[in-house]
Amino acid sequence: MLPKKINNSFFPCTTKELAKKLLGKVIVRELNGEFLIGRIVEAEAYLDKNDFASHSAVGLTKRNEVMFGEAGLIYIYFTYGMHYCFNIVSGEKGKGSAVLIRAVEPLEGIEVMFENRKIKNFGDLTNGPSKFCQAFKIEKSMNGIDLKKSEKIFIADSNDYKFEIGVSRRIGIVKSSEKMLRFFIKGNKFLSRR
DNA sequence: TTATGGATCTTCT
DNA sequence: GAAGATCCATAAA
Repeated sequence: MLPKKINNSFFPCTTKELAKKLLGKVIVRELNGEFLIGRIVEAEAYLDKNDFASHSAVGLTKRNEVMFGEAGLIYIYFTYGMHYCFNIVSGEKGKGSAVLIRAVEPLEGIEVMFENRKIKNFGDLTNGPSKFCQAFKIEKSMNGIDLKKSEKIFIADSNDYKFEIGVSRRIGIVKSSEKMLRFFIKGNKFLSRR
């Protein structure tokens, strides 16, 4: 059975709040009639232009313009020559803040994920921002899609899933790396790091 | 188990 | 022309 799409009132809140609220929720992606479902276990908050690690810190450009849109949009960016990362725009319109989905726990469509990833190890399926994108076949063409309206990809509630939230500094960046803006589900196997 | 190097491309300077 | 919110195979310890 398909999880129920989350209410649109979920998105308007601060970036930090959204990052925490996203933990434990599931992300649903329809691909060729099959559903890929994963539980969000790790997310990072990227704030407005005062957060130097955020893409929006350099101001509005063609690349990051989606970040300055309304909450609930998908911002896909490309990095290191070969990797996509999936963000959900948050906060007020024009701020340029977003939540980066760093890791999910695979729930359904696992065979498709293996095909997309071309690896053997279950534990490596989605435990990193770019691994998750590969597994879910998230591509640049999805940049700017509205999670609130799309039926192809959306966030859904997950019933009675109990967990503890952990907080740490963000990963893989140099600027402002001391900020405690990474949120994760304690003890989950699919975290990119412990 | 940790360390290292290669892959590979968009955006802005 | 350089930097970048990375991943993975392979090598060393």
